[in-house]
Amino acid sequence: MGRRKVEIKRIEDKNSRQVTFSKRRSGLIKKARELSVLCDVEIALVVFSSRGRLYEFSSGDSLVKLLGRYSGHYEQEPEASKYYNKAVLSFAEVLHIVQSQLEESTIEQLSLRDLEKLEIQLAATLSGTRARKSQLVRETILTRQEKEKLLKAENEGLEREIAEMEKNEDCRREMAIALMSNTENSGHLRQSQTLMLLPP
Amino acid sequence: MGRRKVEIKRIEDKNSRQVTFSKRRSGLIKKARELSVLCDVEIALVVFSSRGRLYEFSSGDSLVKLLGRYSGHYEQEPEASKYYNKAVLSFAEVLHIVQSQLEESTIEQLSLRDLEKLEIQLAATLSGTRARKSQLVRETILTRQEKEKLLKAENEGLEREIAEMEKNEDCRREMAIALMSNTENSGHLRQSQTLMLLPP
DNA sequence: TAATCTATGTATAAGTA
DNA sequence: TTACTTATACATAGATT
Repeated sequence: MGRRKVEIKRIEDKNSRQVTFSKRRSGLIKKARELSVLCDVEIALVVFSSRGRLYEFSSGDSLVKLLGRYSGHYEQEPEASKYYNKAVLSFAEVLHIVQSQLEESTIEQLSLRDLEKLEIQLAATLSGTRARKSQLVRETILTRQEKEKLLKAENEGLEREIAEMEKNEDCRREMAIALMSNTENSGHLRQSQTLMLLPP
Repeated sequence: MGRRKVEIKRIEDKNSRQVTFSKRRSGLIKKARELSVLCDVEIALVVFSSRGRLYEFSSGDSLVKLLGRYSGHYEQEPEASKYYNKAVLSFAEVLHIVQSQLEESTIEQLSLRDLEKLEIQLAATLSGTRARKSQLVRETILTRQEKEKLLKAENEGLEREIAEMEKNEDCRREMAIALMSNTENSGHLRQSQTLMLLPP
């Protein structure tokens, strides 16, 4: 698709590799966008350059925002945009689940909401761990005293998150119990019963 | 790029939308593969069809295997291939981190290994939660007794995972302590000291 | 449905600025 | 760099089986 045919193998010349990367990357993202619009499908495309830069295209912005709510602490970070990209990736992961949920019957959909929340919370925890790792890297240029303080805070945060997860586990167990007792009556969940998943 | 120019908007005719989806999807994946080879970059591409089917391309197979080791329980699942795709997505998430790590100095790289493990474990836990959710959906067609058995097993699994995470937290704390005491001596970590992160 | 064909529109490799 | 230009190669829309 140019003056001459190119063999598909690593371009050795650094300069033309960079030029080709730039051109083909934008072409790829354009085509991804076209496909998502023409065929009304969700697409997540991520390109990691060899320099570590990240380029991405992702349809379905509304769900990005949803996830953003659960990883709001990134907005406090100085390098917010860097973490935003990670959130988009998490979104891509979650998307498949959400998608399949939409295809379940309404009844099953409702009964799965709490599990979805747990899922998103887990994703947020995962992102949080990454954020702490980056922080740990930065720490290596700080004084020992500063390190002590930061690590202490990190450990406390981690403990809180684990406690949070345990709480979620409780929710899940209650949900399971609710599910069982619901099906005892009818064999199916009714919408009104969904509100009873958590005790008053 | 056909007999006539097409406007980039949702194709209303269901049939030609499906045909276009099939054609352009394979074209997009081909181009993603070409870009990753030509320019030696990592690419993750995921397409979710409106029917919930998932198509993906991802360079960097060796790391997929790495992640596979941490989410080995998927191999016990009957629909293993379905979950494999999810693992690939997790890989895409982890990839960015691994990539940035490769750009840190060797010293920092080594000190971050345990944190990376924690991260991957978290990703596996997240995937595990998803698997359980799918299972919960399938359960709704089973008898109450069968449900009871399955849920019990699930809860036990979840408990084990939380215990695992707490163990990881311990590792992390020890690592942090080791990091501090290492820097007390030299201000830098030495490779040989990395082996001391866990107690004998 | 799913392949194959083919006219045409697009992407892009080099060249140029 | 970064952006144009242009000749070609490639992708694909619609038609045909």
